[in-house]
Amino acid sequence: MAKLQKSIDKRNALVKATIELVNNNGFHATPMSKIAKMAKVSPATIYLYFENKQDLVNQTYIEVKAQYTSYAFETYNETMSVEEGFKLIWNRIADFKLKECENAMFLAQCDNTPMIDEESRQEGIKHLQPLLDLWERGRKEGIIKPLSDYLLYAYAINPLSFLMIIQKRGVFTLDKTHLEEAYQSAWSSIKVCQ
Amino acid sequence: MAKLQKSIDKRNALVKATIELVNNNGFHATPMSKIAKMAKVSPATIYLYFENKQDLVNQTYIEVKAQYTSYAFETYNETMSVEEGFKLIWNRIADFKLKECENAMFLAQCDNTPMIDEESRQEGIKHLQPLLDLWERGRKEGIIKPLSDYLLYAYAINPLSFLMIIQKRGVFTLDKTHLEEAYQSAWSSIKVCQ
DNA sequence: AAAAAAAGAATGAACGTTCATTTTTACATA
DNA sequence: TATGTAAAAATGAACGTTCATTCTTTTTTT
Repeated sequence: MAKLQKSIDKRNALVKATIELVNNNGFHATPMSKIAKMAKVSPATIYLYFENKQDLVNQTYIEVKAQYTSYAFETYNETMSVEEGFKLIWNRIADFKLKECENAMFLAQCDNTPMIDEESRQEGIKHLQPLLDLWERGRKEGIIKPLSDYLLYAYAINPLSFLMIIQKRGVFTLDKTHLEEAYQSAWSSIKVCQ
Repeated sequence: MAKLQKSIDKRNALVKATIELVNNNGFHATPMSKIAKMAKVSPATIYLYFENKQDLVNQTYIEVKAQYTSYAFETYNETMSVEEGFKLIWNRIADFKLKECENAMFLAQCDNTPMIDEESRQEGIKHLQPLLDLWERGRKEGIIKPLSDYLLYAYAINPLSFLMIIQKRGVFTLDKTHLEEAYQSAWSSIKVCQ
């Protein structure tokens, strides 16, 4: 039970500092010493909570990914119609990416670089199951195009990542109108026409 | 004229090695010494062609981006209809991402991390102008939805990046059928209905 | 007062870059 | 064509710094 006694606050501070620093500098350009400093902790203390730097970033990734999907599906349930369900999930994801912008950026970076272990990556993918189930149902009902899960994901959900990154760079800003339009694009791209 | 005498082959080898190593290990985990070794050159030689490591990766980014867009627009001309033009460009981009998979991966990593200077990023964006012009024309003709350029890009073109990355991970493989379906999704998401 | 947690300082390896030197190239002269 | 030479290009080794991790000691908790 030793581990339970350790302050969970310190662990959280470390994870938070990791996200912020990796967002701004990238994984290998954020020294453990800086993470420690931002979390107001000694570098040596990090090693009480994590095996090493790789473990720290892996765990952070899995944690943020879990947070992301749990937020996405929180208000969804399987009795909804496919269209309703998709709209709800899509909007929750958009919400998350706007409100938890730092977390979303971190996930995008992890997903596009070799900084995460293959094992942790697989772990992160599992959480998407409810969405895959919804699509399966949609295809059976003839509402969603009979495409592979990844194609659906690429056209319906993933563009949001790109928009958030562009937004972060200050090239343009997303507002409510954009989001409604983006949702319409997403839905057009995966629904069966007519 | 001194610079012109330097072997262009060495420079190319350095750029190529950078792409491969950064793809596999990330920017900060690829030492100059390894880049030099892969390019069959002394570490010191790199500094005859590039100011420093940052300059090397910036120049590599701009070069690959230019290559990408030049390939994308090579066979396009403004006398084509909007729908034809879009289909052509979309397919050229898909081609590039399949054939020049390493290069495409490298761009995705650059675009999702802080590893590239802001200035070089801006430089890279400029090359997309022909696509923006096509969309402008499409909007005027009432064929393309009246959305912002980045929204159009996010739903029409960017999903391809995601698909290539998933493909690279071995989670699924893209074939000709997928590409045709993906194109249909892309077009559905940006064309005016009816 | 024993055990757990935390700290700062220390360690050794790895890195980007530079330095001193050697090798190659370009070209003028014979 | 052959030879000499100065500049350019290329090199391997070395330098100083930074970093992840560990070690020893101190502080906190039970």
